[in-house]
Amino acid sequence: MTARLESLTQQRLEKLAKLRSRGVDPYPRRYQRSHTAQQAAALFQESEGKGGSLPPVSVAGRIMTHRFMGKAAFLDIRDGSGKIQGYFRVDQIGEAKYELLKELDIGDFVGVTGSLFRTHTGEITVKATDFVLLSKSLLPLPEKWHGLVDVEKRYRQRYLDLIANPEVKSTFLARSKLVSGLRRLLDERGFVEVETPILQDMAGGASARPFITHHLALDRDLYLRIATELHLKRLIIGGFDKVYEIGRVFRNEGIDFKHNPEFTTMESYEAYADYNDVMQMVETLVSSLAQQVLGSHQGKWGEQTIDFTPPWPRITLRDAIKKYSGIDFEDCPDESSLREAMARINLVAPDLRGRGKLIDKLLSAHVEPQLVQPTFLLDYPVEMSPLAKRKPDDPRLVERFEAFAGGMEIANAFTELNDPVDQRQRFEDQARLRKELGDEEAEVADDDFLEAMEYGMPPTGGLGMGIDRLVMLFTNQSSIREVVLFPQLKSRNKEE
RNA sequence: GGGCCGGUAGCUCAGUGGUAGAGCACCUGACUUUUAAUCAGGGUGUCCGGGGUCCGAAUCCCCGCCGGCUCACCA
Repeated sequence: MTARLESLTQQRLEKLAKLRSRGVDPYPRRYQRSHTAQQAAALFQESEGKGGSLPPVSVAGRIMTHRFMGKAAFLDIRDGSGKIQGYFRVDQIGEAKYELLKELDIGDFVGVTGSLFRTHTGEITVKATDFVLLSKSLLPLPEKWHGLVDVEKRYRQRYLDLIANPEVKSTFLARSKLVSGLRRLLDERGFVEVETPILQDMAGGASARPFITHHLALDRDLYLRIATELHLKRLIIGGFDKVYEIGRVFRNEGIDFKHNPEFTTMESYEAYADYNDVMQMVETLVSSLAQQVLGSHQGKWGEQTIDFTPPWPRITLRDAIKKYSGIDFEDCPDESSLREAMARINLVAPDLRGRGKLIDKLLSAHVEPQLVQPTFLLDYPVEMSPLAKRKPDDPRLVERFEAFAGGMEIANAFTELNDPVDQRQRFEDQARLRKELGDEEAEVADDDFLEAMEYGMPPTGGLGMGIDRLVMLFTNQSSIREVVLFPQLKSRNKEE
């Protein structure tokens, strides 16, 4: 801590000692408040028209600003519901109490009792008859006018960000609303919410590198899940016809404005449904959520407006790539011919191996950024989708779609592969990718899952949605760090 | 991981080689309806860290740490 900050804290510690010496407990146990700031204001507004007198109220919160004027003072007090002003006069609370008031600082918590009135300037205010210190603060809050701007500090000390920047709090309230709304919508549709293991023997269900941890008693490495898919499908096999999980998954990849190493997904699986059913569900869910969170089917996205009203346009992956890059990947049946075609449009990816990865590259480079309005891309090459069922008329493609909006992928879904013989073959193909092309993200074979499928799995439509990105879309935030309360940052400690 | 930009008071920022600054916050005093209260006075600092150049470095050079943007990879 710097010398200067220490002296500020020292001042506050001295005030604290002074308060204690006058018999004040700076950290009392509880406070009986009668109203939140918002409730108190509402109470006053309701009674205002009718006349008559109101009983006194007790409110509590953090002192945000104060204006002392000799023998009277105004304090702005903020609680979780909002802000209310307190008015303190020597002749109302007495000399002794008024002296104590002067020992309070911005940042302290207080409880204030008094009657509600409106000041000359029109602000609803508690005229204090008494107050009590609820908690003394020792560190100064960020400045009231400019707030807290330093991005690093905002993320590392999110509590200060929440205190200083009200719009940050509203972003996370929107997130909470979205998640609870999603849960309610799924419950209403008869989906059962479940929880599956985060610590796993092997991390499957997606292409990504996992985090490794170690179990001491078992003396073996375990992986943090990269998806909930394979366990949820086991539950479909076990007889849950509609299941979902909203949960954290972990991927050991780079960190940037779209990626946090831990993020939240919603995956759902519905027996007897296919990807067409799921597509309809996605557009219905997202547009209802927009209605619930934004109060409209439309949302601002930078300079643009995104309209979530269903139905969303549906275009095959092949046509989309053809449209935005000019390349028809059907004309390039193997990796080298596709690589050549891509080189002709100056898209080189020397680090990528395999035709599937190259198609994915075309998608992310040329198509994805164009898809601002909600759009479904369908029918992906089988080599990109080892867990999806093939198209009946074209075994090179699978019944898979991804939903895009705001230039980001927000959902990924398919008719689930339920043919155990084909699934085993696909795992083997993935193992070959891993071995021959060094693709560390290739799907790992999960024999236990295969065995489950061999007992018989009904036709199933599965879905994965990125909750963080949905929140970004709904709150018009361009960085995932703005929708994750405590995003991952490098350690500030210099020790290795 | 690469490139670019940034790190100065508690907060927000100015300061391109010559005595470290402003506003807010804080401290002292005045003020009984203020609200970015006002008025008078007070600057409280590891200029991110470590080296180097120079008579002299917040400023120039090198190395490192942290962050932002961007590219690569991923969702």
